[in-house]
Amino acid sequence: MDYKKIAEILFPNNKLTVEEIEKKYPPRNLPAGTEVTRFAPSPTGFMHIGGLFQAIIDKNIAKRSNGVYMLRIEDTDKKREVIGASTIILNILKKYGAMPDEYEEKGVKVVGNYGPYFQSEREEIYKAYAKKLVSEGKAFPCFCRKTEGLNDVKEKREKMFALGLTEDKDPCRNLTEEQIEEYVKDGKTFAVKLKAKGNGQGKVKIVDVLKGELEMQENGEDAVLLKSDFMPTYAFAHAVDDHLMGTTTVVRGEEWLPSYPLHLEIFDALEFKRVKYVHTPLIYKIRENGGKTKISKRIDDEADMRYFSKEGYEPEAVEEYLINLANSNFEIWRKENPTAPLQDFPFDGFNITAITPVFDIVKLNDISKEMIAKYNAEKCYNRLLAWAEENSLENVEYLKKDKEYVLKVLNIDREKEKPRKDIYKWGMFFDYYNYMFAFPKSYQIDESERKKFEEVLREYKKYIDLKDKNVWFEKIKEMSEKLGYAVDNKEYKKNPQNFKGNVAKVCEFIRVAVTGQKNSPDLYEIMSVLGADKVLERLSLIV
RNA sequence: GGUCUCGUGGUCAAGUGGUUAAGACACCGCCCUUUCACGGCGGUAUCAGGGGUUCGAGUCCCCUCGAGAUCACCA
Repeated sequence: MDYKKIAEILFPNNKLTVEEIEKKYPPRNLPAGTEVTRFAPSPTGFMHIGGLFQAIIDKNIAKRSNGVYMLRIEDTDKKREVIGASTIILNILKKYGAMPDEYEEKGVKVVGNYGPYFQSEREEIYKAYAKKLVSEGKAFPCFCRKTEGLNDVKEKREKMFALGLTEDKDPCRNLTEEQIEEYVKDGKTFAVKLKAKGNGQGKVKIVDVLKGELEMQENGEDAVLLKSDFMPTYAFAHAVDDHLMGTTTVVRGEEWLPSYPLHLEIFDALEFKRVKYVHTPLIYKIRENGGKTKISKRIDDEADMRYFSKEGYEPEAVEEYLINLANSNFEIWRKENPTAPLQDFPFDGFNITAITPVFDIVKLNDISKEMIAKYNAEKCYNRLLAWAEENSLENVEYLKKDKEYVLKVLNIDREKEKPRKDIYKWGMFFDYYNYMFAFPKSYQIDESERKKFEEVLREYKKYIDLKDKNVWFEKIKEMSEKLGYAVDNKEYKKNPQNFKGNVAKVCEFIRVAVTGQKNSPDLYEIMSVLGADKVLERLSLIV
């Protein structure tokens, strides 16, 4: 067999040779121990939270060694590609603290010397390496009908399961030179497949940074390297690109672990230096039946990063949550460094739990609450406005016009030693403070207390005084006493039958009248922000 | 079905042969308090099961069970 000749028949018009390419992308000249990582999503229209999880790990591994972290868009499947998706990805990375050092914005700019960073623009590169493998007899053309879509796959799988096959040798590997020449002349399209060395029975040793050394079954499949449209498969592109781009550590989801032996075989066939692998756990969710499954965009809103933007979560809170999921000692650090920036945490991308974590939005909410509680009103306002603008909400205009008032509302129970921790996302602001912007729609009052309620309100109209908190409260006490409510709580507890209730009850009535609710932040602050006129107006609505 | 990975409270988890098995979230109780919160203190609750090895096992070995991943010209 003249493999060189076959390579020429298959790829007569290659624009680049492997030698030229290697010259163009020399090894990175970095000190030993410097890590080069990459995040390599496919642009399918949304950014998965698990993807961000990996990107954050990528970023931090690179950062800790003063290395490089790249974004490479794996757009080799034209059917699945969504236009504009790569922009979404980049924006999300920027927003959530995982901005790459090297990346490309199509038609705008390329940052870094190892591009193009879109795989679809690297076609000539893959072709050159495919040709090389064919010329060395390590790969061959396959003219078979392609398996396409999930139904095809299922059929094929069922056959395999039934037969218990471990190897999948393609009949085309035995084609003669003459046959290949004839097929090509006839205009038949072909894929390039790897000539698998093993039969799938032998064992290979692999190393995953997180799991350590593992033994797996060797590859036994003549895997497709170049599809019939000359686009590379994931495995082939992974080898070629990570070699050329100088990647030292590949961070990818655990779902790739089973194909590790294939990737190794491709690296070896290409005579590339092997890279390190961090297979990150997938993020799970608990289902109603108690089971766990991968968080998925179909059923889980939170799988899509756009959810967090829509709801108005603080990006840093999401980032902090994901870091916490990866390095659980984060919490201890955070406790010791409550105000330190997130970047200061010594995140260890090589020491991530191997156990599949469950996404817990309650925990995220808690982190977010703590974070927002530390903001001052001005910062809250800016974030709130940014969120409203980002989502093109109707109330953007209102927020701008009435900034002073919104600031006052945001400042309720804030900027003090023990601020409230009620708000964990901006999407809940107008809902939570609805009574600051409109009359209460209903009142949380027990009908049995209706008379007492009205009596208090009628009387309180004469006592409204918001000069300062002490005066305000003295007036309430004065009125309470007059109406037969206990001012001294201890006394009330001793002999409740002697009173209509205590001051707390009076406050509750006023609170309900003003806000409609039994719970709210500090009543005096709320009333002050509203102003005496509006308070009176609200009381008059009832009595 | 084959191969592989993973099993510590409801969730995230410390733990590497000797611990009263940390901590955080959630939940419950008490205290503080003019309400609601915040905060403080305390509480319920975990080593999947069974065998070994050992003076001693969450930790090492074996088996069972459970959960998950994967087996495309998708990534």
